[in-house]
Amino acid sequence: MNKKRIIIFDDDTTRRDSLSMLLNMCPDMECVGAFASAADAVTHVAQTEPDMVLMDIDMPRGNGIDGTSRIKSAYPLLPVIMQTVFDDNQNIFEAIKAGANGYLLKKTPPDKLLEQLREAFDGGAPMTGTVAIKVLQFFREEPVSPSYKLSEREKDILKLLVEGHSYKMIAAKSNIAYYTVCNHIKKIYEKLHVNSATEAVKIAILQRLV
Amino acid sequence: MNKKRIIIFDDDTTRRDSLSMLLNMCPDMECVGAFASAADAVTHVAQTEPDMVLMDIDMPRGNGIDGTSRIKSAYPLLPVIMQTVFDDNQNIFEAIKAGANGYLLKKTPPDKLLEQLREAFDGGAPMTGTVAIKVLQFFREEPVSPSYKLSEREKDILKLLVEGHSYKMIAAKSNIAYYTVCNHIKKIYEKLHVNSATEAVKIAILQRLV
DNA sequence: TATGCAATAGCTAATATTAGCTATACGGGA
DNA sequence: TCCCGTATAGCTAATATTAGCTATTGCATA
Repeated sequence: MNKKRIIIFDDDTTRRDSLSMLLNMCPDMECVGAFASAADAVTHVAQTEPDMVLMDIDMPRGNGIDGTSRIKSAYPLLPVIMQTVFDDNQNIFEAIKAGANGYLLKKTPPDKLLEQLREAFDGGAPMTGTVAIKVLQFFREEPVSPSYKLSEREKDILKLLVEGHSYKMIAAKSNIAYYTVCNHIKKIYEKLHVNSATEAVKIAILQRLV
Repeated sequence: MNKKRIIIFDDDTTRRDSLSMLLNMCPDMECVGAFASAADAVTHVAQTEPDMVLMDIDMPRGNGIDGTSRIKSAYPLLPVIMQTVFDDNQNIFEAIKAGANGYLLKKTPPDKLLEQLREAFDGGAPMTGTVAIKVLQFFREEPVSPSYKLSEREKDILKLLVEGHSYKMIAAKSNIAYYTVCNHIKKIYEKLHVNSATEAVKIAILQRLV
């Protein structure tokens, strides 16, 4: 297999050099470019034709998030791994939204870093543990949304509705009469201030009621 | 430092034994319990006082998701790592919602597994690469999810449907005949492989088609 | 104990949705 | 040029949903 071509964006000269050396020491990778700014990121990518981009997030000019966005617009399939000293939520989610394939902290030791890059080549999404934690937490956030005070039964029924079941199917699955399903759903609509199944499903999903 | 106490829930006897042996071979870990069902998960945790739980997700009785929920209600800080053969979205998000701290595939090789467990002890969130990918995709504006090849018009109509409009309202808003709306929606259902508005809305939202 | 709420069950009538067709017009590609 | 796909429009028949009611049971609690 050919060596994987990697380019680096980092404003710190020392770090740029060490990363480049580290990569070139690996039999399966090579650094084909190292730049101090992401301002001309797309041009650099076009010229160097890399298999992966290692992008510093905290650069004074041509910041890493923007650079990543632009690269991803032009080359959606090219993996971009972000590196940063900060693992605050803002940075992480900005990076993810910009399309980054992974998010590593700069303190990641060299051996780990290489391992993570290889994982990214295999289609994985390398993430520093603390980053993964934050990402997971995001999913667990209790929705700050208004509490609709649905009863347990109503939540059950709503869940089945969201899953695409008809009233009849819900009745069968819940072992209650069709008419009872109607009544539960009427109550649900009332509490959710909607009057159709589609609206209820929309609210249920977006506000994580199910 | 004391050995980390780990308990296992897995319905497969062979796997339970090998995991337990693997853990006991490590100088820094020990398996202090291995159970075939998560039905009495909380009781088992109370009795064995583990530092971590390794939970199989696909167990016939006392399923892993429920077990995890119950454990997390009783012991919110106890790390629970899910293991499964499947990395489908449903499983992953269910597990995360249940409060799992990590999500590993069963095909993870032993050395990697131990490494990931240690990461979890350090407060990280071990995730198999493909799982991390799916989690990240969830955040992105445009996920690379299966393309249903909806035409622009169909996307418009679907959007209006998701917003809770009836066929009539969609017709009015789009300045086309009611019958045309019917036909677009028929096409959409065909492409999305569903046959009701609720299912279409669910897919549209979860896969960010709108 | 009286009250209220959740869950159950039922009915009817008005609408809405879904599936099955046919059919025309327009544009792009083989 | 002919064919295909998209957008448009139409019809019918079968189902499903929604809104309007009433009513019983059981449980919690004021």
